[in-house]
Order: sequence, then C-alpha cells, then structure tokens
Amino acid sequence: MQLEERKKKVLEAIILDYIATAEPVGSRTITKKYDLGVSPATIRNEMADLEDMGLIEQPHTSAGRIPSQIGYRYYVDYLMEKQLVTEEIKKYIRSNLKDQIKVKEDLVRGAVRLLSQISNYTAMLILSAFSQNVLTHIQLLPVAEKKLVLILVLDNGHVEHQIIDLPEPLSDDEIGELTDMLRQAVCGLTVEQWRKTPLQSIRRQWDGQIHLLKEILEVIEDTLTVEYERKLYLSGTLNILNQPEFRDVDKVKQVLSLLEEQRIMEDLMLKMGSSERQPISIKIGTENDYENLAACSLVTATYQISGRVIGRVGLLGPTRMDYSRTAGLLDYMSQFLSEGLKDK
Amino acid sequence: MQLEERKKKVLEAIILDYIATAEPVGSRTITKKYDLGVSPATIRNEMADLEDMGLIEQPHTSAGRIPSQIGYRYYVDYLMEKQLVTEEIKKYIRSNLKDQIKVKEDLVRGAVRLLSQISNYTAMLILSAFSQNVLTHIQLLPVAEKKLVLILVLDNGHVEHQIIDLPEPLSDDEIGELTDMLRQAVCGLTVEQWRKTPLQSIRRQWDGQIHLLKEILEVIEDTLTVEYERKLYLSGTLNILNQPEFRDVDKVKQVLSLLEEQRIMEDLMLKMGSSERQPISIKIGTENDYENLAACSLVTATYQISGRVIGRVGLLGPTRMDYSRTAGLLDYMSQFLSEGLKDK
DNA sequence: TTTAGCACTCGAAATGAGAGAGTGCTAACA
DNA sequence: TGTTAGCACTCTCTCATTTCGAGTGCTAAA
Repeated sequence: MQLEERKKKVLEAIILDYIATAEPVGSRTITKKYDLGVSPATIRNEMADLEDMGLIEQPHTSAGRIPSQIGYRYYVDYLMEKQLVTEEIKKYIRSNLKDQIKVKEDLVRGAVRLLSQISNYTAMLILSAFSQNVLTHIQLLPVAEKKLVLILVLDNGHVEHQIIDLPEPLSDDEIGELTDMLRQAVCGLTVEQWRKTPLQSIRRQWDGQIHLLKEILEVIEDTLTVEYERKLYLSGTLNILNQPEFRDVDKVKQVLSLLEEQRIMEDLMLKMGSSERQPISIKIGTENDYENLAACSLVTATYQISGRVIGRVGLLGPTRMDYSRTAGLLDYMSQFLSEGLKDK
Repeated sequence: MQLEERKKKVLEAIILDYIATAEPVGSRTITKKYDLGVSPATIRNEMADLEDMGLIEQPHTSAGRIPSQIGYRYYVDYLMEKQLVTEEIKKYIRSNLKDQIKVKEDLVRGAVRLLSQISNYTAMLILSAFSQNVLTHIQLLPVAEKKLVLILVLDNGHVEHQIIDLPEPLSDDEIGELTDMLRQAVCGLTVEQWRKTPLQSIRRQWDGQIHLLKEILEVIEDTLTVEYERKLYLSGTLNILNQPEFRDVDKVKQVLSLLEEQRIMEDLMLKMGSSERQPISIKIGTENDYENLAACSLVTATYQISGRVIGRVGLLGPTRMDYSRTAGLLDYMSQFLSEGLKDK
C-alpha cells in the first residue's frame, strides 16, 4: 500500500497518540501536538481518506479516530523504527542478571521477570524443543531398597531426573547391567531418534534374562517420551490488569485463561515464524489465531547460540502496545541471552 | 456467645441464602424460603437484635442484611456441619486420580487441580518443609568433562538434582573421593541438622588435598541450604473471576497479585494452625493477616502419614464461600491423600 | 410475644437536559 | 487545485431529577 507522505505522518501521529493515551485522536489534537503545518480541516480530510483505506476507524461519529488492526500492521511494517534501549535500562538489566548468569535456568527466569517488569506487559520465553539435542548420559541410581532414580543428560546441559518405584528390589549387578544396556541403546541419539525407535531391541534381546525388565523399561520409555518437551516461562501475567482497555473482568478472563494453558502458549510462540535475518516477529490482534487474543498483540525475538535458534522471548500486550519500544527491548534481551548462554 | 434457638435459625438462614445468592437477604425472603413459622415482622425484630450483636449488617438502610465476619465465624463455630462429599464426587475424584497415584508429585498436582475444579475456588497445597526429613543418599555424577550433577535423596522419596559447572575437569577418583566424604558428612542427618553444621569439617580436613574442593563445596552448600524449602501448588487462581463480588478489576488485582507471591502463600498456609484432632482450619476475611484478603476466606485441612502431618490442602474463596461443602470436600481429599501417599 | 399496617428511607434504574468534542460539508481563499 | 474557516450536526458523557420498589422500623392491636 503506497501512501502520500502526509498521510503517513497523520497515521503515525494517530498511532503514537493512541498508544500513549488510549483515547481516540481528533484532528485538533494532531495539529496541536504533532507539527504538520496544516489546519485541522486538512487533517480531517486526510483522516477520512485513511478511514476509507481501512487504516483507522471511528468508535462513533463524534469521536476521534483509533488505529485499526490494518493500521497497526502498516505502521509496524513501514513506519516504525525500533527504539534502541537506553543505556540506563541496559545497565539495569545487566546488574540484575549478573548474579544469575551462572545457571541457565536462573538466567532465563530472571530475563523473563525483568522483561515483564520493564515493559509492564506479559513476558514469555520458550526454549526450543530438545528434539535435535543428543542424549549424552543416562544412568540408573539406586537410592533406596525399591527405588531407583533415572538421570538423563542432554548435550545442551539440560538434566532431568525421574523416580522409579520397583515392586521388588534389584541387585546392584542387575542395575549396572541395565544401565549399560540403556547406554548402548540410546546414548548418542537425538531425542527425536530415540522416540521413534524406543527400547524394543533391548526388550527382545534381554527379556527373561533380567528381572523386572519389562516394568522398568516401561517407566523409562514414559520418561523418555513425555519429558523433554519445550519449556515455557511466563512472567507478569497480571500486567494486563493495568491496561485501561482491560477494565472489564470478562475481557481479563478471556486473556488470562489462555495464559494459564501451557499448551496454547507454546503453540502461540511456535507459530511466530521468523527468518534469521529478522529475528523480531510481530502478530497483531487476530493475526494470533486465538479469538481470546483479538485485543492483544505479541512481539517476539529469537535468540541463538552459534547461529542456531534455541529459544524465543516475547511480550504480550494490548494491540495498543508500544511496538517500537517493545521491539527494541526484545532485541536487546535476545542479544543478551545469546551472549549469556554461549558457553552453557 | 449464647443465642436463642430462633436467632440461630435466622442467622443461619441469612448466611445460607447469602452464600447462595450473593444478595442481601430481607425478612420476607426468610419467611418464604425458610419455614420458621413466624411473620416477617418477627424476623425483622430478630434481625435488629442480630445486627446489634454484630453478627449481620446492612449495606444501606433499605437493603436486606448480609452476614458480618463475626457472623460467619459464629456460623462456622456453632451452626455449621461439614457436608459430606457425595458418592458421585468421590467417584469422580478417584477415577481422575487413579492413574496419577503412582507418582507422588502427579498425585499432588492432580488433587489440587481437582479441588479447584470441583469447588470453583482457588485450591492450594503445601508440603511441609523437609527440615525433619533425613538425607539418605547423596551422589556426584560426572556427565560431561566439566560438569557434575549432584543428586540428593530424602527419606520421604523426594529427589533433587543440581548441576555443577567446574572451572577445570576433575578425575573420576577425585569425584569418588568427594562423594564418599559428602556421604560421611551428611547422610543420615536431617535437613535441619545439615543446615546448621555445614561442610566446615570436610573443608578443614581435606583442604588442599583435593583439587577445587572449595569451589565445589560452595555450590553444594548453596544447594543444600537453598533447595528443600516447602513446595507450594496452586490451581484455579482465576476462579475468583467468577465470583460476583469480584466484578471489579481492582479487587481482582488485589487478590491475584497476592496469589502470585509464593512466599506469601506459604506464609498464609503455615499460619493455619490446627490440632491433630481437628484437621480442618478456617480463616475468615481479615483473620488472614493480609489486607488484600479481607474479602476472602481460606479453609484448609492437613493430611498425614502415620500420624505425622506432611502437608496441607486448602481452598480460598470469597468470605461468602460455602464453608460447609468446602470443609467436607477438603476433609475427603485429605483422607484420600493420606491414604494415597502412605507407601510413597 | 407476635403480627398487621404504614410511613419512611435509600439505592437502582430511567429520563432528560446540557455541554463538549469532533466530524463532514460547503464556500471562500491562495 | 489544495487548503482553510465556518457552521450545522451527531453522538457520548455527565449530572440532576424522578420514579419505583424493596425493605426497614415503629406503633398499636391481637
């Protein structure tokens, strides 16, 4: 969509003002606050045109204009520039995360918390599924007479444990043997691979020779398949309550009930496709496939280790959110995370 | 406080009706719905008395009465009987939890979820601190060149792991030696004990002899002291949005922002003292020390294994909550949990 | 002690009058 | 031809007023 220069200016003025005030913007406001060098009447003409094009709309006849979803989209695609993070905020982030940089999980948690705090939106972060990660270590550890702990370690440093309750005790030899078999069967495989070809081979080969084999393998298989999904972190879910467009409990409920559902949030984040060159991705209103989010927008950025995308951070706010500032903030945070996780 | 029989009946009628409708109750309503055999005028006289005693109050002159906090307290202490759970609900609970009974964590999670679902209030569960539990197993496991996993197992079956990043590799021998030392130092101690006398002895005895000892011990000490706090589970935090007294976003925010704070919720649950004979405990409105909960009540029940309290489940609702039904439900669930966790 | 009757109170909902913000259109102007 | 001033018009928001009804407290009689 090609727009004359002045129309762009008017559209931008409307969007910026609406983002700042949450009130419909009238022609007089624009002439007063944004110096376009023309009278309100002229602005009105431009606004009528913009409305015809679907970029802005009127809540009712005698109100000012508000941006439409298409208007935001145009703004985001053609007008907006990422607002760089101030030195002050960079410092704030660094000083708040410097203690947590040691542990991957803490760093991630802290980053999400900070994002929600700085932006006053809802922050989220998803770690990519581990399906391409390789299992480097597997071990069974007896910890009580009838209790084992299964420990799994991935090449990205992620560790998982699972308790196995035995119906009867196993000898140390049996446990050792079992561990060896498991190592041979799955170490070096990616998560995806071991899911496809589970432990049938072990089962066939050793059935009857090892006590309780069947029961134990079942638990292990469950662990291998169920665990290692993506991990999602959320923070600031209640920030939405501060937005004037969510003064209504029913609207709040719509959004918060979605946020509670891990599954949906994962889906949401995964659908935010983006190329490597352009890590920032923005979905406005109904572009997010979920009806309940029609009044919300989601801005996300990927972060990576040596070129490979390993996660995505995002901020969810009202469609009226400050896209420019948000994009800048996420941009910085994604760099920070890429950097901080490099040698983890 | 001694009350004549009829006053009790009137108070109970007001409370039951208000719990059901959330509307102030008038004298006519009582004569119509609750058969006390007297006219509205008589009820009005009784109500005036009850109001003088502080058990009920009037939102404004021409409205009916609503129970005061003192009124609820009187009801809970002297009038209410626990409403036993229906066979139907018992069946529902059993069938929903039977698959999860294998794993302690799943059982607990499932129980909380079910409670919130059945009651439409916010459910919570806290596991007692592990301070009296004994450490039965501790082990260091090399999983990569410069990475160890520390595994801790308590006598209640709880397992915890923590990743240790080493600045330089350690040999298997060194790791084995270290594990042995740790075992000698802390196995058999309760969590409380090992916190008080940390690893000074090891440090003094072995410093210099083992590579990197100081760094590793630091991480281990951190883990030992920081982890093993109480665990809190929450479910149905948004149920409050369904309550008519929380149609207002600001009120919702007050409560939800508290629920977000793990610390406060733990404190809340821990302050619900109760004797063994009477596991159910009820705090109404401002009895819960937190201003933000002035419009809420909390009902909890302890559950135990062989007489020892190991956790507490609770439901948080508006002060207008159905105490009788809630108490019954929690009673059943606490029994169910005590039973289900017996041999874990 | 209980009840019928009645005046009274108060909040909630309905109604209506302005005020104000903002528009669209028209005609004049550069 | 694009811009602007002027003006009538529209619509919401606010505030005051009215009405309605639920529910009370009091009084006097049963």
